[in-house]
Amino acid sequence: MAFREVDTKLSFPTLEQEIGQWWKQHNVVKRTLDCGDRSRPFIFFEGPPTANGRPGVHHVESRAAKDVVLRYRRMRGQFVVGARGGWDTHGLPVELEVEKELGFSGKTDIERYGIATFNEACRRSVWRYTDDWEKLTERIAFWVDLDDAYVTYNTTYIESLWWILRTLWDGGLLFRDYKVTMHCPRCGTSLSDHEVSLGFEDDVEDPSVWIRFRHRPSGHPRDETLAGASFLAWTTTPWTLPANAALAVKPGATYVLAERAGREGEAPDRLIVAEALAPAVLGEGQYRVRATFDGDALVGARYEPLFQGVPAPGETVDVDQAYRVVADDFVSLDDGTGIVHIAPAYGDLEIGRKYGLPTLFSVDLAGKTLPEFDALGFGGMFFKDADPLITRNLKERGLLFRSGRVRHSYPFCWRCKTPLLYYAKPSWYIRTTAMKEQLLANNEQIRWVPDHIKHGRFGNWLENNVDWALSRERYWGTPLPIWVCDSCGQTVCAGSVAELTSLAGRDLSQLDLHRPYVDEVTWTCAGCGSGAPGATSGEPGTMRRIPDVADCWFDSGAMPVAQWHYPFENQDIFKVAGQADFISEAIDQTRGWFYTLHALSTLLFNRPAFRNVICLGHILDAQGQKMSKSRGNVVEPADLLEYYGADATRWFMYASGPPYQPRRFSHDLVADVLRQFMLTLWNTYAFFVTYANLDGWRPPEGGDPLVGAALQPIDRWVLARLNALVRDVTALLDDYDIHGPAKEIERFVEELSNWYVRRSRRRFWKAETDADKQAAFATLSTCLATLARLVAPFMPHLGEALYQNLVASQDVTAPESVHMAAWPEVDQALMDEDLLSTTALLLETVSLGRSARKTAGLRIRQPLSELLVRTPRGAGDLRRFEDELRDELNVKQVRFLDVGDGLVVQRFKPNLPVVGKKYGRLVPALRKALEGLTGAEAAAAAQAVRAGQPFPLEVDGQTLQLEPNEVLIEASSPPGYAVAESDGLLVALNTTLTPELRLEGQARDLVRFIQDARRAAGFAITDRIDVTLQPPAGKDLTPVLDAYGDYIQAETLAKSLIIAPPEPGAHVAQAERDGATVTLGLRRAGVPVLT
RNA sequence: GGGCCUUUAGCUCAGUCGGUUAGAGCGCAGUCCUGAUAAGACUGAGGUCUCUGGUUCGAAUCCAGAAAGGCCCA
Repeated sequence: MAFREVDTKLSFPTLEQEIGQWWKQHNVVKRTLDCGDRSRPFIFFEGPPTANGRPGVHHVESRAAKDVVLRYRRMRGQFVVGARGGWDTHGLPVELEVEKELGFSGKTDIERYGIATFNEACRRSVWRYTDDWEKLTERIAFWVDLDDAYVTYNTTYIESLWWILRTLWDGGLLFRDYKVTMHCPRCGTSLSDHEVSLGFEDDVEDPSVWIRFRHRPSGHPRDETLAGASFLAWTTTPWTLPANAALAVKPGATYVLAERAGREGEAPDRLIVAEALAPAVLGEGQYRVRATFDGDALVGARYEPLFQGVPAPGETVDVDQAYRVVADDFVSLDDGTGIVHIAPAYGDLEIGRKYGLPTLFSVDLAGKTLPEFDALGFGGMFFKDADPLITRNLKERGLLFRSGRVRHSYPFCWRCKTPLLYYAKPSWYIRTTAMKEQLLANNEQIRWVPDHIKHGRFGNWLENNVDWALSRERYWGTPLPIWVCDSCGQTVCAGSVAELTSLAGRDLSQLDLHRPYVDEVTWTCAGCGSGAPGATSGEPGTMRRIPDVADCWFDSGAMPVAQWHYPFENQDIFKVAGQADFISEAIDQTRGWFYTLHALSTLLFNRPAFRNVICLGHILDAQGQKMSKSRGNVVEPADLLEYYGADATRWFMYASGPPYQPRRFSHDLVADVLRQFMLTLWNTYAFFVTYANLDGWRPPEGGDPLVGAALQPIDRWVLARLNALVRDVTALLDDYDIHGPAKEIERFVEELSNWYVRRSRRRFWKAETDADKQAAFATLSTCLATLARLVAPFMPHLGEALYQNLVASQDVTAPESVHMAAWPEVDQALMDEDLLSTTALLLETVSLGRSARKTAGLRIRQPLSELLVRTPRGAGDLRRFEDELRDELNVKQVRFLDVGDGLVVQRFKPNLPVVGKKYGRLVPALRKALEGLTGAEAAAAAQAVRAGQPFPLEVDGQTLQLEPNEVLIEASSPPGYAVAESDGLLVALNTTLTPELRLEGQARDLVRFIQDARRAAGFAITDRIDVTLQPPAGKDLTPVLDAYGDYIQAETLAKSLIIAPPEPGAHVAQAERDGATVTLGLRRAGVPVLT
């Protein structure tokens, strides 16, 4: 059966649609996903995208990266586990989207609307763009099972999350503590970072107050010096002062005890400030330094509290830990006094935790100052309104050093414009810090591509690990399965629906685990009330769920467990597939999904979640700007797929530059890929099919066409090259490099097309059927059939198109699709490193030869008498390619120069890598001495080197014995030659033109002129013609025709060739050479003249 | 403010262990070849290798600092 004809004007998107149809008809996707040896599984985790946004170019990037690895592994015979879709469905983005649609502006609106209906809207909203996602996934041929996708809101998924939380709970890794959030007192809710950034306003006026914190003796070593002094601190939020818990200084910085004259009748003012800031704060020359301290020396010193801070309701705090000085690097000496007022509840929680400070409050969640301050005259006020009253109170007590106003930027609620406050709210945490060493150790087992992420961005993140703040005061998310007794405070964590059923005493197997339904599950506390051991009062309390849901990163990080509903189901699958061989996402996931996967896997199983990860850079626009809707520079994936197709877009992702770095992207760049690489491959393929069909060639039934083939050197070269390609691409893909293989394939295709095919064309179209032609077909067919499989993981459509036509249509025993075929194996018998390097040298020689011709102004069609070549020492032997050199460079003879050849002049150079280490600073002098070698000295030196002997050389007053490997000898060309040289390879052309050579050149010019004219006249390739030539004035063409007339006629299928003006009705063409014009007349032979 | 990455031709990017003349593709200019023909090849022009300092006989490459851009975090 002949090959299907190949259309060279084909549109790739159309081809891809056809291939896609064919896959569908033959159920190829499902069958391929089912391929592979189940005893050699390859485990993949799909990072779930948020389905309520539309897919962008970056999704094409990550899916291309994933797909190429999975296809490769399947072709290597592995069975891929986890090639399924996954959807991240919970979280604030979903809620915000729904709020926007419903016109809501905060949590109160949601609660009024009803959590049940709201969550129902969220559940629907998630699937809004599912169609876009599924279309894109199918169109780019990212082959995963979408029907079997995991969904994070499913009951089974959530139940697994509960199991994880219960496991952490049992291990003491789940705990409750404060968390500072940006809080809107009017909306009564925390704002996300994104929301906060929407509401920053510049140039907000706030109070600016400097406060004295009076030193209090406490047995501190510096008490005596500090007696009667005050620490001076600065703040723009007086309302936080009642919540003060400590003062912070900078370790290593210098502080002074300054004395300033008091007002009349008052004692001098003794103040502690940073030395560097003293002039600015106290006034230049207005104070005298009484003592200086290092910041560390102040640590532990105590001071009188300004007010009594209020602990959270029901909480007791250790006030002994408060009102002291701590030292921390975060303290800045850029502004303020170098002493920082610390209020853990309102922004300094990390510091508070680090130094064991109590969390004290001054303002409640509604933004009102606490009633405890009523007596002081500022209780129950909006916090901003309390500022002046607090300041006045301090002034009256002599604690205000100075006050003023300042303009700075401050965050406001983007919805209601209320000023926000930092507020420490009770939150649930996962104690990741308890496992920090294991997190680091497990990271060592992971292969990161690129590797700098491992100890860079990711490693540093782990080094600075903080506990994972898990809870969110929201609605659409995984409810935390924690119930608290409203009487005795006892807590329970439910690890499954069954457990909850037994706790609640009713069947909950059909329960929607989301809010509000789960909130309705309550039961009587068994730990208090009468009847319970140790019960104190009569009535037992009720167990109620805490209102929080989980951070949605917890959902996705738990997917290795939850996607299988482990441990409730699929224990056998999880045993195999609980740890991924491979994942890939963009770099922003280092602190997102990569981290949550790693953290949960370490906490639960003390092992890394994934062994290999490809970390992709972002796709930028053509100007290097991030793509965003607001900039309007977003490239729509659908457009790319329509114009250039999936394969061109995918190839761009692999080949255009390292995918591990941010890359610029535009339509033009994808178009380049298509033209430069895909069309070259396609043209080569089309060439093969055209001539194979013309010739009736086809591969032997079920056999290897190369068996018994009479391979020429060039065949052996391209086959060696192909095998080296298979070897290299395989090794690189095994190392999770997806860029290197693409570049290697591009290089091979270029050489296949522009050397192998170009050099071998005549072998394909010659009429006789001989062993040489068979070998050429066998070779090219092998290359293309192998390429079909090599490119298949990268370009699934193109690979399939080649494979179907070249392999499947010829061999009924071949796997039906390339994606079920086996990856090519290296055939050691075809490897030939020597041939590869020699051919590389040949290509370079040809290129230099063309360069020399260009320099001398001698076009290729003009034959030359002689080519001289000098190869670098140790390079392969070019002599076997003499024919190729003669032919490519159109010369009569090739001579290979050697050092010592009488024709050439020697040039000496130091062999720097060798000589540099040995002679060091002598090198410049040595170089000079070597360049100065001439005449007999040079000849003797060259002689010695050739004989492998050292030779003496006087350098800088001393005589060195230079070893042969310490110098490089180069031969320059003799005069009268056109020369080109590169990397020790020298090519020289004899530029002397004899009359014979000129005649031959003219003949070849004439052939070309006539061929051009033939085509211009629209004659068929096989038409025979009559030709007239009219020479320019004073030029005689007779000698050319006498010598080469037969040759010209044979090449141009000319029945006659005479010197005459064009006949009437003939096709006339003019050709110019060296300023003279020849007029050609062409007619189809035997066609009557039309007059 | 911290961490990581990037900076080489007009554009997109290579550049191995520090070594002799820093490369490719695109674009531009020119030429050639052509029975793959709306393809193909070659050549040329185009470089302060971001800057400053250091190490070295020798730095695009190693070290330190600075600048610009990007990402993540605060």
